[in-house]
Amino acid sequence: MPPGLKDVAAQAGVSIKTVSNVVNGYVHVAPETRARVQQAIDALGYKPNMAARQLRSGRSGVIALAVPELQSPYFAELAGRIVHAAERRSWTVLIDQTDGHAERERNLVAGLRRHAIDGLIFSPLALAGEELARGGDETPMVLLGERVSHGPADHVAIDNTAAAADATRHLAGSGRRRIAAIGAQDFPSAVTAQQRLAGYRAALEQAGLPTDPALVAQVESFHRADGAAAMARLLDGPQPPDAVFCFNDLLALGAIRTLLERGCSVPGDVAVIGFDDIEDGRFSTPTLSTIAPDLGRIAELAVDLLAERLGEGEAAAGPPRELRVSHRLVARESTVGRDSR
Amino acid sequence: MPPGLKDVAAQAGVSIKTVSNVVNGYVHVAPETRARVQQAIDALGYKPNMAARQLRSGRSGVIALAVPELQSPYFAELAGRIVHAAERRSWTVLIDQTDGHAERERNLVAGLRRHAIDGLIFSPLALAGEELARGGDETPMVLLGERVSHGPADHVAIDNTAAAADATRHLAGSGRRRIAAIGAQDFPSAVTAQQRLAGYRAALEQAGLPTDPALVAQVESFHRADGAAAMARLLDGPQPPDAVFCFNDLLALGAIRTLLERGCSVPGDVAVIGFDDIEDGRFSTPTLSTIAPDLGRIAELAVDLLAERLGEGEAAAGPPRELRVSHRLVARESTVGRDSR
DNA sequence: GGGGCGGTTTGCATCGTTGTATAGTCCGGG
DNA sequence: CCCGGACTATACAACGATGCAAACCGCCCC
Repeated sequence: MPPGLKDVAAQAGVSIKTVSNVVNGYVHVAPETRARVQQAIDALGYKPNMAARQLRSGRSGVIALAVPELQSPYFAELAGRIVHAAERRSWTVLIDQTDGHAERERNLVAGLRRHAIDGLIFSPLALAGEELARGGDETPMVLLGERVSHGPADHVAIDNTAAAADATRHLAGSGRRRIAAIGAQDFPSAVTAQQRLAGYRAALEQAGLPTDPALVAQVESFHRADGAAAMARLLDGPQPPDAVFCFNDLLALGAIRTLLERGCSVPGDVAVIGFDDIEDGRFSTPTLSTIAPDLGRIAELAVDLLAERLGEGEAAAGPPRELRVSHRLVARESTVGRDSR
Repeated sequence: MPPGLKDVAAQAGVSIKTVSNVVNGYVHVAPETRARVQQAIDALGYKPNMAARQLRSGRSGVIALAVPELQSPYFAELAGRIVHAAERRSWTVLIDQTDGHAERERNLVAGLRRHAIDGLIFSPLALAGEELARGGDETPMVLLGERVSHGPADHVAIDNTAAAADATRHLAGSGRRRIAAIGAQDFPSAVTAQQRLAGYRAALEQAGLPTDPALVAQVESFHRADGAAAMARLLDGPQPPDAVFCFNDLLALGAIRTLLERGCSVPGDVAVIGFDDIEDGRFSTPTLSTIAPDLGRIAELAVDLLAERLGEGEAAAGPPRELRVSHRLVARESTVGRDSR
């Protein structure tokens, strides 16, 4: 049984409250008393009981981060950044992996969490729009990645559509004519995929290029294997593309793998651009052109927003905010080749 | 203020304890009472307060996972697996990122955590051996990855040395003569690096190959950039290697990048093998040969060990255990080329 | 010499939940 | 008709920490 304030108090010959005062750095404690108490604390190896503190204060110092899967480099990197950002506020981050299951995401939103958290940063995959409205749960939530207009909670994201258009324009700008897209998804909650598709189409139109439906490849999920399979389908089509915009870097890396396996040169025969700027793309061969969202900023903003909502009373209320984070296009070998580096 | 048992009890016209009994599924509650209470619960949107529960029970249902960095695919994957394994016990995982700082790792081990956790799964980077001994903290700990013989806590790992020897033997077996190693580290806590180096040396000796110190490349850390730089140094040496054993996959991917950049063929001119079997290696070009530890098993065992230590009284005690997890060699293009696939 | 005033310390209630002990209630069997 | 036992519900005391108000101290000042 670990020692409590009670034990320390007995050891030091003072009241429980005095020990508490010492622990909390209360000013008006006689130096001598403080020393004696501190000594007792060290001797017994006292550690404050967080559960009790939380019970009194209502704060746990823990925020939850819910992502589809840590295995994806993008989410892993995001998680790492958020852990760091949270650290500066001495919060700890608890990870919830939803695996993209709608059921689990719903539970999260409904506040059916098993553990006491002060706030939630949530990157939804299966849920969108109205479904994200909280039911009764007061815990502040910040949404990442989905652009839910007039959504029910604070929201941080880059301009997906514009970024997708940038990527597509980059391909068109280097003279590509048959620009394919890998990553389209049908289901209504696939907001990300739809926004990127919209950006792709808009850019094609703007560039005066035809939008051939045969050049849009659907995927089940956003992993390397999906990208590889989709690329194979495109290549097997009647008129293979000369460029591909993949909706994330994993798809792109999978696509490149297929291309090289089949003897196509990248970017010679087919240029490829991805989305996310994960580290893999900086060391792959060829290195991967991509859209780089300002991940550090996203993490910071998400944590800041939570912090504001947690601020006592005043700043806590207010309508949900939409925060836009900048992105930039990083041209690497997969679109511009080696020499231009 | 969220409703508590008290409020529900008032609403339903029963005692607090009865509500508690309903919530906890206690058997002897009249169906009618139960219904009435349940109705009150739903009406008020009651959610049990975890802090209070924990205060009573001493259990939080949260375990911490401390890793150097989530950004590394290996740790991200590991984290994902552990989250899953923990889920089956309805535990939640709290992530601590140490960044490999000795100071932070020491705090962890000393139990200076800021939050209430039932157990700790720790993959140390900066600390080794005696330094890992707990000071007073009773929270069960499971160590990952470091082979601390007679260590202070339960420990799960693969046989690093044997695995490294396997990798090296694989290279030697395909006729390579000048086999380099990338990933050596000097400092005393770099146990992993030293074990892998030992395995490498042992295998070379066994194969009757000379161990040229010029073929052992030191690295600062285990990232792609380090691998790329180390490979460059090796190539600039007087007698470049015809094969490289990299102490993890990131180093290997970095090394491959350098090789291809300089026009070397892989595995034609130089064969490369890594360690960890991260997903990147399955879709890189060439695909990466590697040592695949049974990551799922590691995660399960780690969680199981914690669970045992948390089991009431009996099974909880006992000396620290060393659990060995199997690994296998996965030969891919980077050592055996395309055709052999 | 008493009132007042910082500085210092303390007792008590409280956060929300659950374990234990106990008080009723109802039924069937002796 | 009474009693034991199963069932149901309640009261009370914890768990460990902190906010509050009050008590205590010595001391200066009127």
